[in-house]
Amino acid sequence: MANIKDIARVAGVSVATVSRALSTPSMVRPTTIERIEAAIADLNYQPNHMAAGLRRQRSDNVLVVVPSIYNPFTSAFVEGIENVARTSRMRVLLGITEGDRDALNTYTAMIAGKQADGMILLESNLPDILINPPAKGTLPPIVSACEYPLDHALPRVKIDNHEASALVVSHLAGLGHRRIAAVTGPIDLVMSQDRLAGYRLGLARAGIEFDPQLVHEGDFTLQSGYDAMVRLLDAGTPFTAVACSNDEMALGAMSALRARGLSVPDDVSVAGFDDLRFGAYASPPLTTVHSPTVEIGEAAMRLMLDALLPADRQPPAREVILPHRLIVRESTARVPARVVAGT
Amino acid sequence: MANIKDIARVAGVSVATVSRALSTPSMVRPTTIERIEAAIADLNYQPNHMAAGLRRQRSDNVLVVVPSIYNPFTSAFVEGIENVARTSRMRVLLGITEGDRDALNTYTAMIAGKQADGMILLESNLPDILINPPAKGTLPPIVSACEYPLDHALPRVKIDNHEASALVVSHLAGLGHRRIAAVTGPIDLVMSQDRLAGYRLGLARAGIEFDPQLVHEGDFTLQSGYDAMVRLLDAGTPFTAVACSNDEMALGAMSALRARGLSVPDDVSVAGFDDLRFGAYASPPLTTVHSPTVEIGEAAMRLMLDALLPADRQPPAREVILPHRLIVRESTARVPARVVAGT
DNA sequence: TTGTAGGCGTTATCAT
DNA sequence: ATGATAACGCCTACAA
Repeated sequence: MANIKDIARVAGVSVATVSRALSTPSMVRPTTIERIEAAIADLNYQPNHMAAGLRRQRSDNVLVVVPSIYNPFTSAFVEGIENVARTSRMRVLLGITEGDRDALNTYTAMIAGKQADGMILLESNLPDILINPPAKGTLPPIVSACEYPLDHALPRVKIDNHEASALVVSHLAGLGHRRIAAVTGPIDLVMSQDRLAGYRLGLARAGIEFDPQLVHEGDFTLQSGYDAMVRLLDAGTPFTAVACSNDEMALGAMSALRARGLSVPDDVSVAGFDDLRFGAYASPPLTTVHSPTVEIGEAAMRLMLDALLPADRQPPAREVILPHRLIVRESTARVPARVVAGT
Repeated sequence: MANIKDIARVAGVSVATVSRALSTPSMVRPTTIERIEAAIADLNYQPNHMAAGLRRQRSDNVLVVVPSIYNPFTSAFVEGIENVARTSRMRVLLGITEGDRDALNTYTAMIAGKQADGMILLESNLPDILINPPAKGTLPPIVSACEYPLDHALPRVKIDNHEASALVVSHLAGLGHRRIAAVTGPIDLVMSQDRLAGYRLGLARAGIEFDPQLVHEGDFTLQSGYDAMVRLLDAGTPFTAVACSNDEMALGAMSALRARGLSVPDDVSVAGFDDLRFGAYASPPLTTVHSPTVEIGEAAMRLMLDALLPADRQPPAREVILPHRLIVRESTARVPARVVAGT
């Protein structure tokens, strides 16, 4: 493979000039640039990124760390990140943890090792370096998305989970529902807590008393939504609607309802959260809150670009909150005359 | 950040010894290793990956190029790749093309630029370097998945789309269906052609004549499945079952059927392809062909690791074909007495 | 506007 | 088992 020296020789200039022609063309005479470009085309030259990176102390890689990418929410998020990375000569390195803390720490170490310049986290766990920040030394650039550490001032992007959840419950209450169940995410996640709190807020606003019997915990998967609905039905506490903390669980819950011979929304209204495309094509189409997931990824990447700016030109770490909106489809309807009591 | 020289100084050895302690510990006396490790812990040393890469001419990155990652099929595939990359000290660099050929060529150039050691393609387009291979010079390591170029001997992994599609049609025919429609993927894709050919094969095996009126093209999205079903219904040609070339389109088709007040499977049987999790929780649960998508990703990454081996120890490029299986759920049933004729 | 040269942090070859 | 040292390919003062 040709290198910059070969180009210099063929174009009859010095390596410095070639380098400048490539990175600061304004500093090089146009005719010289032409000669250099001819040589580059001739020798099929491609700058060695590692050599440049070593010199500049920059890898131009962002590490995106997620528990798993095999679900539509995460992949929409990553798509957003890639969208803006691409326009900034940055690349995304994928890091999957499967929830493993060690893996997360290994990924964090990649920043010190110059494999990546910074890290975007869609994770509930925090790397050790944030939990026990080293006395001296600076922290690596980290942006957190959706799930955020309560006591760290990381740049972060999310939606207003609290109000969004309340919005769903208000919609249900507006339809006449009073017995509204909830299927939450893993309750140790701040995001799940926020959505649960929003559910309670919505209840309160409608003057409905909170009944702990009506809330069941899931883990954001289809199956967990199915299981939660089965538990809800078996418990026998009457309810006419259920607000699920994401669309996957809502779809799982609808599946369980169907398996029990119950109709959505005639017997039970079901609402989700996130607005996955699959929800729109479900039978019946799912009422949900639209979460601008791709945009969340884009915003996260922009925050990362900010964090990567030279220290003097760097804006302060900030929190971006993107707008949500309720999407009413056919899985929610007016409260039925008779009430489902399970089994 | 400390470097190998600092470690050498603190541990009282040469840089060469430190380097060996890290990469070939067997060549270093245990007591020396201890001293070195102490120094590493002391100074919080992290080897600079770019420097090592520059020297070894290896980035340890695989570039995974996909049209978009925002769909369950692709993300399952990428998850598989990451699974095995992680256990081989390799990282996956994500490249999204949105179907753009230029983007694809830009990604390919990254290999020459040492940003990645090779490329795994889940793409219908081929990079120019494969279409017009340079007379001299070797081709970069490329593995292709699912969609493959007919006239190139790239290492590749796929399933037997032909037989798998035929299997679905046989299942439908076994249920008594004779008027079986098809919703295909973009017909310029080899994979779509294979699945369509399999559909015809299944028809032939059941002694059913092929009717071009019953095949409609989609683009693998939910909406395109919906639209294809609408066209099918509006065309008025009677049919009692439809075999869709992927689950997304099948789900979209079911949604259209529902919108027209038709029941699945009472009026029309619907079958998909891929076995997305969402299919299992649809109403009704979707009959489909299981495609081992995560495993396809894993196999692709293993082929890549082979291709990255030193030339002398390199196995010949091969094609891996993974097994599929039919999954019968509730969206297919015996042919109804009356036949749906559309509108 | 262009050239010279030092150094980024490793690995690997060749000695010892 | 260990040490000295020359690359790897580029960028960027500094000089001209």
